[in-house]
Parts: sequence; structure tokens; C-alpha cells
Amino acid sequence: MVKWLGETTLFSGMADQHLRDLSGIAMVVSYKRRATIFSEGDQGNGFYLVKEGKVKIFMISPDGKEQILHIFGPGEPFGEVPVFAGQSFPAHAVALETSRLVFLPRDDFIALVAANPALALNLLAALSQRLRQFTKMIDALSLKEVPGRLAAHLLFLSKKQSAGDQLQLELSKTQLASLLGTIPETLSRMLSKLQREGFITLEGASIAIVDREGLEELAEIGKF
Amino acid sequence: MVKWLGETTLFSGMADQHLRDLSGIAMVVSYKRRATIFSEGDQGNGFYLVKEGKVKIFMISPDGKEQILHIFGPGEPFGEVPVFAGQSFPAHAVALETSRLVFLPRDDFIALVAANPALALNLLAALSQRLRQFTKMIDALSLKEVPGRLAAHLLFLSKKQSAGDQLQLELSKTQLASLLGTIPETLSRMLSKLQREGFITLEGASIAIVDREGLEELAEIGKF
DNA sequence: GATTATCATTGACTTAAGTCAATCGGCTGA
DNA sequence: TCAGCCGATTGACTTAAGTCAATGATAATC
Repeated sequence: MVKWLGETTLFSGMADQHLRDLSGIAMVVSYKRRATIFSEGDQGNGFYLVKEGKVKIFMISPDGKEQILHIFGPGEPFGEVPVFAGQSFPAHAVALETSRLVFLPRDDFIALVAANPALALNLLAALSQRLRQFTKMIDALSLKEVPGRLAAHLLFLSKKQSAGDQLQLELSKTQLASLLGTIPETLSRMLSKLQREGFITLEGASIAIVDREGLEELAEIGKF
Repeated sequence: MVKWLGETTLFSGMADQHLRDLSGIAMVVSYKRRATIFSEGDQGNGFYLVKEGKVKIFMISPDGKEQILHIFGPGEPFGEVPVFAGQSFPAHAVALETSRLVFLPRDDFIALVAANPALALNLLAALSQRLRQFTKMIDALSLKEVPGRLAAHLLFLSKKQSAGDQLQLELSKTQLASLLGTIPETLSRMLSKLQREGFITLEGASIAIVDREGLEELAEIGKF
């Protein structure tokens, strides 16, 4: 566990003693696929790191439409907001796959932060990074149309997977639609349109980028 | 300056010595109305506190549409993201009024954070709070329609101004539209509609809430 | 291995909100 | 004082994207 903690972004570069302290307060918990980890408004008495599996953070409207904020995988922390501000979670979390999580209880953790400036700086970096992502998401939702958001996401996946012009959608189309702030029907139409107009070729969840420059322009301008 | 710093949320509850240290690295800078403080992509070598005046943080699309992220007034910090993560600003900042700002240079400030856990915890609280706000904004943009966002904003102003059912829009209608992710024409129509349907009465920038329950439901459901 | 669910796709239609254009009023500055 | 601008409002129109519905295609479960 100490070794694993030291390999996460959040705790990288920390002294062994501090990692052992963290390990001392950590608890491993498991959630089955589709299980709720927490809901919006719940008291937050600590936060989580994904050890194995995949977790979805999302909001839901009264009539059931969902907006995904994040998909987190191994090594990534989530649920920190109520640890430091207010107390309730601002969104919902469910396991997308059967997952093992590391839970870090609030009060013990804050004591460690107070005693360890490097940890505090790592946390500040993590939250700042998250703010940057949210800024991009607000920009996309407000100033770009669906094809632009989709193009940006494809370029993001291509970069992340570093497999040249070949990439895999890592989510079901329904989940991807929810991440992009739209619905499956619209996503389906837009993928077809990108293919029809020669930006990509598409078979199932596998996509090949044909016109990277065009996609980049589309992501930038935000519309056809 | 030391006294003023101690009264900001970010530095409240801190020891005098630490406030003096902060004061030692702080510089006061002035910006005229409409002056640019920084632009998206600029290197961030420090962050700011509003001493007097009002600052707008926003993004802009290639064809000139603007989305406001925040309006900050006296005592509020902005521009922290590149201090802790990456290096460039994710958005633009301009002075809405002639303003005096306190600038805190990155490297000196980080040294103080590393030496002062209370400061680190205050910062973590501030960034967490900002994440909570962004979560609400994403929720609003993605899952609520314009009338719902407007209703939520009116209720927010009413609470903030604590003047019963009477409230003032603190921005021009154009700026308010940009904050709500819409355009002035649409905002104008929606304000008329809220009045026509008996939720509010409206004269210029003064609004009286007539049906608070109705507004709350509208803000919750997100649409008529 | 059969039977449900769930997911993806397509077509026809509706609708919220944006665009374009015109008007009015109030400030601002020469 | 007056010309010129910016902000707000309203009307007519367009459009991106959502809704509803039907069909196939998987995939999950007993």
C-alpha cells in the first residue's frame, strides 16, 4: 500500500514516513458495478482514491438527465471538496465497474496535511488542475456546439492513448453523450456526420482520425 | 495592509507574523475600467486579491461570444490556478471598474504556504469552494434552461443582498446574460416572461420577488 | 441457450434559444 | 448643445439539438 500510494500523482515525491502515515489511516473499500459511492448532499467524512476500476462523478436533473463531470480511473482521487469546504458532496459518484477504492478519513487526513507542506502543495496542484478542467468544460458547454465538443474529446483521447490516429472510445456512447452534455441520439448523428464529412472513420468504439487538422479547427471554432 | 489582509476570507485566522510576511511580498497595482489584467494563456507569476473595485473572469469564443465565470469584488482572490498547476491562466481577467488589486508573486507565496499549514488549509478551502461553484455552473448550463438559471440567480442575489424580496441586478443586462450563458435578447425576453407570469416585478435593475416559491421551483426544475 | 434488458441508430417532428434588424432612450464627450 | 454610441427591448426568422417512436443489435441473466 505504501508503495502504491507513492505512485499516485497526489502523493508522489513524498517521504516514506509520510506515506506510511497515510497508509495508516487508509481503508480499502469495494463497490460493485453500478453501486453508489455517495450522492449529492451526503455528508463527506473523507475522500477516495481509485485503486482498481472506474468511477463516474455526475449530476442529475429532476427529470433524469445526467451530466458526467469526471470519469476517474486507477490512481486518481475524488470526493475531496467536502474535506476542505462545506461538508456535503456537490455531485454523485457511482462505480462504473466493480472497483476497489482507498478511503481517507477527513479528520486524520487534515492532521497529516497540516503537518506536511509537500502534501498540501500536491493537493493544491490537484484542485487547481481540476479547476482548469472545469473551466474547459464550461467553455465547451457554453461556447461550443456538440460537434466541436466531440472533436475536442476525440483529440483528447488520441493524445491520451498515443496510438497515432487510431483511438478507442473508452465509454459507451450513452455515457460519452452524458460526458459531452448531450444525448445518445445527437452523439450518434454527429459521429455519422464527422465520418460523412471525412474527418474520421468509425466502426463501433474504434475510430481512426483521417483529417486531424480539420478536427482541430472544429474543436477550436466549436461549430461547422 | 496587514489588517486588511487579515480580514479577507483567504487569510482570516492567521497569526500576525504570517500576515506581516504576506504583506512583505504584496504589491498594490491599479487598473482602469476595462483594462486587461491578464489573458488566457498568459504566464501566471502570481495571483491577485481585489482591494477595491470589481473584476470579471471570462472566456471568449473565436466569434466573440463571452462566458463570464466569476465577478470578484473586494476581499476575493483570483488567478490562483497557475500558481499551483501548470503555469498559464485558463481564462481572461478585466477590470469592470477602476480597481486596486493586491498582487502576490508566485515563488514568494509558495514559500509562505510551505511554511504555514493554516494558510495551506485556507487555500484548499478556497479552491474547493470554487470547485463547488463550478459544479453548480456546469449543472445549470447543461441541465437547466435559461429561465431556471435566471431564477436561481435572482434567488442568489436576494439572499446575498438580504433585503427581503427586493433586489438589484448588480450588472448590466448584457453582462448578466454573459454570466448566465445566454445573450441580452434572450435575457430580456425571459425577464419579461417572469414578470408576465407573476414571479417578479421589474423596473430597470430593481426587481421585487412576488412568488418566491414559484421561483424556487423554477430554479429547481430548470424549466417552465 | 433462450429471454430479457440495454444500447445504438435512424426518421419525423418540436422547441428553446440564437441571429438579424429596427427602434428607443440615455449618456458621453467634442 | 448636439451628434454619436452603447444598452435594452421587441419582432420576425432560423437553427441546433432535444423528444418521441420504431427497429436492430448486443449483451446480460436466469
